[in-house]
Amino acid sequence: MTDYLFDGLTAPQREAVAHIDGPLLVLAGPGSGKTRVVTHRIANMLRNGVYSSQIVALTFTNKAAEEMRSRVERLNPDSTVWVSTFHRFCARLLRAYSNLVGLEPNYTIYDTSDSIQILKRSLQKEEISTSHATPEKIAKAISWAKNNMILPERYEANSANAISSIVRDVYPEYQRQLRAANAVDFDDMLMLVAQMLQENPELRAALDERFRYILVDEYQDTNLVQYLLVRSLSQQYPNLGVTGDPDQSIYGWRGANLNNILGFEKDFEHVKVVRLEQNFRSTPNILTVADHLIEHNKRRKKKSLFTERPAGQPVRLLTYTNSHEESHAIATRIATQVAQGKRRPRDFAIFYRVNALSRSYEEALRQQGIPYMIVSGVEFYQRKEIKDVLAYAMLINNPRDDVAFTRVVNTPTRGIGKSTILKLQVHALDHGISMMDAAREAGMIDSLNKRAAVAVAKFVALFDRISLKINEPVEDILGAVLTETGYRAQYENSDDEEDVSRLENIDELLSSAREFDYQHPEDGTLERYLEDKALVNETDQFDTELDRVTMMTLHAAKGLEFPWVFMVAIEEGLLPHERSKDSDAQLEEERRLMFVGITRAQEELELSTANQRDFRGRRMMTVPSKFLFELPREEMDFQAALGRYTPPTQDWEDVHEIPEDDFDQTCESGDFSEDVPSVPDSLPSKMLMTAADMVKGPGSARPKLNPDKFHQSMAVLHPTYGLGKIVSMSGEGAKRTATVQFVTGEQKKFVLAFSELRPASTS
DNA sequence: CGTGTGCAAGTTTTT
DNA sequence: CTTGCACACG
Repeated sequence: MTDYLFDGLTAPQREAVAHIDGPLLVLAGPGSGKTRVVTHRIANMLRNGVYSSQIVALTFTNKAAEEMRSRVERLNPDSTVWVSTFHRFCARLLRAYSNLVGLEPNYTIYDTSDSIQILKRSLQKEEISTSHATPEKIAKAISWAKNNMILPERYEANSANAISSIVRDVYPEYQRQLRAANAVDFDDMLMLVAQMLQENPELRAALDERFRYILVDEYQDTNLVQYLLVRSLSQQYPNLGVTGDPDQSIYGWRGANLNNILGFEKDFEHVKVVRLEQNFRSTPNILTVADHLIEHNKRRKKKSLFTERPAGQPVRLLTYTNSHEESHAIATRIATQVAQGKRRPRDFAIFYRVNALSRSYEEALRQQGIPYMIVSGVEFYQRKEIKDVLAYAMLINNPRDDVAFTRVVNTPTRGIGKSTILKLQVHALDHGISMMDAAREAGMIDSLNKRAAVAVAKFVALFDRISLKINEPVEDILGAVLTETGYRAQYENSDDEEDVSRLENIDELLSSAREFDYQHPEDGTLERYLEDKALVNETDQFDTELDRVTMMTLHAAKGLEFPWVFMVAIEEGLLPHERSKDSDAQLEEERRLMFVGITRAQEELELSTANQRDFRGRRMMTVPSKFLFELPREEMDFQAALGRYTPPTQDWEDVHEIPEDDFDQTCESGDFSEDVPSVPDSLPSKMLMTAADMVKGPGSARPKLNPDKFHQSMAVLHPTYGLGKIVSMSGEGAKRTATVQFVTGEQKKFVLAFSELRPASTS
């Protein structure tokens, strides 16, 4: 007998699909068919009598939610299973129970930049000096607190940390201003719902009953608030099914807590654990490389990945003399493959650690005439013209929204300048009213001169006129904004290329509004539309259908797969990133990042480094990443692209012994550790110097002895002999020498002050 | 009040 | 090399 829900599945997959009641932990390695298991499991639950209205599946991204929803619907056409992102799920609950946390149902969702505006205002109001902290850093610290469920009144400053005392002072005011504007930031959405559930046991119990079956995707990326949320909804009905992979946790810096998944079995009784270890994506070569690398992490659950796929090409590690050569070689390689008809542009992806690296690959691809797309963080909805138009809509929906008010009151310019806005703001704060209400009283504000008061009054009249349309289709509302305010007119008669593109973007916004109206004939309220816009991200629209080479950061690559992957610039300071090296927890996260990158590749994987890299307008010598020394040499093909670098042929593991460390400490400290006033950041240049530089000092201007940079059994790199390891050292100061055993078999002695020896990795 | 120029700083960023 | 922001000027 065949059963479409179970056929073609492996034994562990079936086990997970068959599980209905009780907590379930699915440890799903990369490419192990996780989404398939989850969707089939939902189908099996429905088949066994669970009502679809009792199931909610939570994801992090819209893309993941969309993918899961469509696959669930394909299996169960009539299902009404709620598949949603955490934030959207909370947005709805917040809408329904807004009064419990001091909000109106038409509350506004502020994005990061809006939140920072409110924060700046709060800092001003509290007269806090920010000389040693940027608003962004303070915002990060507040976000950290919220993700850890620390309410303003319970926040405690850490004396060793300057930022934390600022946070202690400003966080309550920031929160007051958000509430005054009837607004929330992204973190509030989760925190307020968690708080609501904590403070209202009967509501918690009711929702626990309503959402009897909860599924969470990418559980390794959950933070404390999300953990509390799903836990509190799984008390009477502990049917919580989570999937995730500790080895793919790469959002620790955003508050994700690896303990959630590592401790799941302790949090619930009778947890069913299923390990999906068979990989259906990559060749054994690729998998072995990934496996060897991740073995170096201590904080993980051991998995043994395997595949039945046939062996493919060995994974290659290429070392180029400089970054230009690297990008050029990659572009040429792609061009050749495409020209020979072996591959199409969309088969290739280039992954890098930081966005700033994309340019050189972009240029090289353009030179070769290869179509490419960059999946980047610059979002459509962050563009000025889009934010302006949406701010009008937000203000119509929620007139208390002071950020929107400030944004549009003089856009396009109508004679309401900085000082007028400031006076309105002061008046609003003094009287505990919104800026819009202050504007309505403009005539009575003494500090405003007649001309300003008239201009403000005219704006209020304009606003009221447009507001009448609040219940019309969204496209009409936006259309009215564009014409009545003169916003469109200001760009219309311009030859400026930028203005033309702005108009195009505005048209795109209008057509998205039209689409929304069409999709929501019943519930197409402005409120709903704005919620939609607040919670989407441009990369959600990332189109895999286009026949283009994909370029993105390693973070963006998670969840994707490509036949041929290039991972570039695998160098100390970039991967692992310079700022991730103070703790082992961070270092392990960097390693996971590399693991994620490697496991995206289906057939071909090419890792590369360049001895010299042009970055931020500077040319620097580089050091290959320590991670490269953790890969299985015998399985790989090491090619020094132009003969400068030879592969390691001996065991390097002892070279990079990682000291035992207290992970919990570093793991939980969040963003605070890096905010401690630190020594001047001289590491990058030091790290990138040759031995001669180090002993003499940069530019030889100020002789500086630094023999300590080298030590016994350290991995070093020499331009002619390649990679080696220091077997012994002798002498002092400028005469200090090192005996190096090279992987070529040669042994050489160097006077450090004159040698071109440099560290091959920092340990 | 709007625009231009100088200067400092620059990981990653699901919502 | 970019990019964002603060400040000065017209």
